[in-house]
Amino acid sequence: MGRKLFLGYKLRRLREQKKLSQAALAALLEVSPSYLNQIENNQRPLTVTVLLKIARVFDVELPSLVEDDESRLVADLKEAMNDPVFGGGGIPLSELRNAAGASPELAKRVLSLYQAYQQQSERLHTLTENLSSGEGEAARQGVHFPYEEVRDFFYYCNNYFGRLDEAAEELVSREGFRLGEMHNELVRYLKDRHDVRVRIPDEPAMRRFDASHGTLELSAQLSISGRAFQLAHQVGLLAYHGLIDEIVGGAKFASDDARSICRVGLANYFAGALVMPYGAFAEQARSLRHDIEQLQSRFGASFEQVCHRLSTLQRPGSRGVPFYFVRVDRAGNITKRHSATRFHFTRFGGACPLWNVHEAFAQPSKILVQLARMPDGIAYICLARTVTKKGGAYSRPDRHFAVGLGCETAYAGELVYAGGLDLGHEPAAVPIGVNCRICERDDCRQRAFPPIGSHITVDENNRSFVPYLFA
DNA sequence: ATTGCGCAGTGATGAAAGCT
DNA sequence: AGCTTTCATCACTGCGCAAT
Repeated sequence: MGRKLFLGYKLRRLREQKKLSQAALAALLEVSPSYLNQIENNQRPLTVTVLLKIARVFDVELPSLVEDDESRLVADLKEAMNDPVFGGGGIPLSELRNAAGASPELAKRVLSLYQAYQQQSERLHTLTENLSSGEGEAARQGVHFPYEEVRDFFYYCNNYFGRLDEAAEELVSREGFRLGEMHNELVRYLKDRHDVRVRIPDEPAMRRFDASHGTLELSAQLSISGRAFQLAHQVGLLAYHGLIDEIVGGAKFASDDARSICRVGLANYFAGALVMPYGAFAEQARSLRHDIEQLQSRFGASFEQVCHRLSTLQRPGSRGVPFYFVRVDRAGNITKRHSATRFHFTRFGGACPLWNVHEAFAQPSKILVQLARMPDGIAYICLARTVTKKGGAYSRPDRHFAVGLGCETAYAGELVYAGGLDLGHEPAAVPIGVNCRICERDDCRQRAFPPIGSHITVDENNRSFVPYLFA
């Protein structure tokens, strides 16, 4: 019980803050310099008498001296040690505490080693992905593909571009746009302010802008929300190209391809920000408890747009719930992804077949709710639903996607979808090493499809609970 | 039950070596 | 020269254990 206190590093920081030498502080504390030195190097524990003297000399509260730092270290260690790479099975908390207390420096180094490992494997996965995508030569030379590069940039920005959000909000209030009526508002705005007329020819092109004639053609197949989004996109390009170029310029892309892909991405971001302005949207999302369908009707946006927007609410100071967002096609390919969470998307292959984004195709248009626990031990509440892109002709069949949205169960209380889920009673832990073909745990290497249901547990509400999805 | 002894662990120190 | 680190050492305490 009587854990020994090793606060050497903390003491050293305190001392250096006060610009005292060891000798000087030793005199103040009435101990020998060598003893103090050993304490600072964690070769000697802090005794109560010395601790009291320190508290007196530095005029700090005892609790603040003893706590804080170490508990964070312990928490980080715990998280890291849960990674299967460490051989599975957590280390008892008491042992972690001992380790962090006795040799915080070692603990920190283990953590930074782990961090480096994560980065490396991330890079390796990217590389593997590139190699298998048939453009091996470039990848082998370490050349990033434009799309990858842009995606990394968005990831690096946490998928949040405050300046675009602010610009969009400012435009909405300046023009007095009525939310939920953005289609009509933007048609009017484009005509009044930019002398651009909107036409709807029956052509496959989603959006075509002709600057010389001042016309914007939109596909007849687009829904109203889709049109509003394309209009907003065009507004971004017309009215805020300077701002967009500035952001693109700041990203230091290697190629023009990457720059133009990024420009499109930013214009899309702006479109989302214009149709669903940050402040109003975040507020509504909270008060409607993230009811996607209600948000859709308030803002006249599609299911996918709302989900995507929800994953971008990371404004410092007024962050929303951190969501991941994915879109997959029927073959299981991830066609869009973003994560404001610690959620790790698999980099290669399909995702775990047990994930409800795949199940969604079997129950079109129905919102599926699932609790899933990742190999890192974090549990997520996962929503999934199919969305359809109209083709509008026999030669252009509809395309179906499944959209997935989710967050850690810690936030589940803020979601209507958690109703009925007894989060306090998650189904008991499921054995490690289920034979998922994706997770690649040591005892789970078989690539065959797992017998669906064999390692799935179901809670009282008949909602499936998937133990491990993918690494 | 008490006493004495050896021993290991702990808190602390001083001398000397190592750094800048 | 002053500060920091290492190392050997010491006093003290508590514990196990055998002798009394």
